[in-house]
Amino acid sequence: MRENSADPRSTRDRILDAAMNIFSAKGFHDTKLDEIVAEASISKGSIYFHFPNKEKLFIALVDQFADLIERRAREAIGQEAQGMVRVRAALEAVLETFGKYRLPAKLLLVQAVGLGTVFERKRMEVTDRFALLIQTYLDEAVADGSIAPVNTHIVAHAWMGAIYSVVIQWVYTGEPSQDEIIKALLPLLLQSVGYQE
Amino acid sequence: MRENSADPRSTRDRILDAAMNIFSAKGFHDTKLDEIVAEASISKGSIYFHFPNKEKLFIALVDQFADLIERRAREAIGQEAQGMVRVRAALEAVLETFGKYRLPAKLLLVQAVGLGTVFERKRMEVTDRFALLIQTYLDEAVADGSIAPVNTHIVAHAWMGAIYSVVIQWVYTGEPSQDEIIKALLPLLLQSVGYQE
DNA sequence: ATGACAGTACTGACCAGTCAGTACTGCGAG
DNA sequence: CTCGCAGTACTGACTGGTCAGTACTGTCAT
Repeated sequence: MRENSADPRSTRDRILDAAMNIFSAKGFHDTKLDEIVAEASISKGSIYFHFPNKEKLFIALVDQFADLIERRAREAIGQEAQGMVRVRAALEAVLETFGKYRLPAKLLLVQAVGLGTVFERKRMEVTDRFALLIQTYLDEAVADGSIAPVNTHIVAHAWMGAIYSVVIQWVYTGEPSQDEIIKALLPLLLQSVGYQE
Repeated sequence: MRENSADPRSTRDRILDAAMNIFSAKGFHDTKLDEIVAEASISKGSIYFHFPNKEKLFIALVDQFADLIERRAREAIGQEAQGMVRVRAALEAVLETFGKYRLPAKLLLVQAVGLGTVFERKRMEVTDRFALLIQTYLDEAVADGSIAPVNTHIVAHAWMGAIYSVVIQWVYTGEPSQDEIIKALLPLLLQSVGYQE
């Protein structure tokens, strides 16, 4: 038997799971590969069989979650006709996804920051991807008259920051609840560009 | 001569300056103390004479700038009578201070994040300090009728995030200009709680 | 001449990454 | 059917570079 433990998941998935747990709790530099090895009940060599190095393992986790968020947002957008309703749906989807995945949220929003030049590119890339998505649909909403003209570039980044900050607060303290967040944050964001439902 | 260079500043200040330059550019872990030694033209022993360790040196920089921001905000608030005008003044002061100090801004908003358990406390402390400040005066504005009741806790964190995010964008790219930021962000924030000037 | 500071050579803990080896599977030739 | 061989997945003891921190010496102001 290659699978000598009771756990039927593939070794690669076990590594990703353990890495997510530990990276999200302790950050990149404070996480030792040996801790992941222990948590996943695999060997150190296994990590290097599946991933080229520690950095790529971390980035794999970031990418995986960034992709999920973007997919959810696009799905939500696709189900609405146009204008500000789409923006609203996307925001809801993003907040729900963050709420559902607390550890990946912390990994993306906290642990992926301040890791030096190598990771900074990655983070900028992800941030810009999201900001551009928001901006696109804000522009659409401006064009079709749902909202008055604004600097959509700044609005996009401001919204992202607002969402990040509230989600981070929730990640650390568990407060405010997901429900309260959506109830308070959504109107706040929409109202900031003068949209009334 | 103890001061063997032409630089008349005290050794401690030279260390802090050099540390700010390098920490803000490369992050905590990618900065070697020997680099700071070279940049500041001092000796390694000097660092340990003035600071107990690398971590405390970093935190000294963070504290120094967080104190400055808070001082500026409080000064601005002190010069206004009451209500939403105070909040507006504080926001302007904070944005101006960030704009004036690009490196410390990057240090506080980027490099101080994701450094593992030790620094997380510090970051939470600073974040909460700012959020509470905003919240206090938002509550005041609600009480005196300047704005309608809102969840001021969430608003405070959302605002902080919005400011952080836009400032970070500016730190990296230089865009949008300080002027554009204040012109676009300030109305956005104020409008988000239904305040019209 | 002494103590408050500056300067430097060194140490050793740490940990990412390596690699020789093991275990098992599948396959094709005789 | 079975033996030799190749490929894949994994193991874990070991290594070597790095760098925060230290032990020590030097020097100048008073």
